[in-house]
Amino acid sequence: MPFAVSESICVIEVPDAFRFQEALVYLGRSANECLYQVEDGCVRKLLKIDGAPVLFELSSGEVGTLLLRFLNGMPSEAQKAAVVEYVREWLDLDRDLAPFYAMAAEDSILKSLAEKYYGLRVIRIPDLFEALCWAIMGQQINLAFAYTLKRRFVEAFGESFQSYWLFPRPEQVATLTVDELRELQFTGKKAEYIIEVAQQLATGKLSKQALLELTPAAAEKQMVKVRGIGPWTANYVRLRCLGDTSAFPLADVGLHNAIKAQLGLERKPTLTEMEHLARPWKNWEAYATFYLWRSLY
DNA sequence: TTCCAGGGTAACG
DNA sequence: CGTTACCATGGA
Repeated sequence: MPFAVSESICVIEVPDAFRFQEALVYLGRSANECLYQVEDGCVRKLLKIDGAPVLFELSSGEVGTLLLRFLNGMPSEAQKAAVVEYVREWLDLDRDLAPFYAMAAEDSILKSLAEKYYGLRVIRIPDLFEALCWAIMGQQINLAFAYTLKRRFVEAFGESFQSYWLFPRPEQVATLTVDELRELQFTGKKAEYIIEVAQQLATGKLSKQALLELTPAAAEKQMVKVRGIGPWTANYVRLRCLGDTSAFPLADVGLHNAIKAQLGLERKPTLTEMEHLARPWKNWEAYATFYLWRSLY
């Protein structure tokens, strides 16, 4: 054997307040997901690093660790480092959740959720273009159909390697026509929005790096300037992509339904009631939202 | 068949 | 400025 198997495995240290099983529940919530595969207690995903496809698998390791296996050949040290960095961001491993749990323990809505789903972390979408597209696709349609749209989009314009898919790049999507997306059953509006967002990213008018250098409020303002990105979408992207724990998609229907169920209400809360309920969540609204979403499935 | 879905825009008072 | 029609289709 020219290579030792152990050389294609990395150990990733995780904090105490992390449960890989909870991440897998979230990642595995749709059988129609096309950007990774969840199976037998592990998740496999394809990334492209410096132009090269890197296929990897995450599974549970010894206590306090995850095992990272590389599935297509031996990775370079740079590739290993890039994947570890990706995973830490994807699973939000570098977040100190102590303040969130301290707050949640005193909150009537969050207390039971924080206990039930202890160790759940926001599953992030590190790629800004993917996060924006996914948010726009999910506007005002049910989640099942949103997954169908994403799959069609990825399989039409993305790149595949060993039956795994990479999300399409903005440079390519920027050149598409509305009709090409309408064929996939995007509405005319969504098609326009996604093409325009792709153009903004391809030309550098919008970038993750630039958004991260702004205050959360300024980042939101910047995003909302773009057609198709309203307050809900901007906050969703702050939550899922920018790692902003104060992001709060106030008008989210799923959030409203989760609170309705949690409090046993006969109707969904009004926006005014939402603002009141969320006051104690200050700076942790994103985690409160994510735990409430979790309670829906 | 009806109603709702992880909203946003543009037109209207 | 706040409100309303419209987008468009799948899923329950």
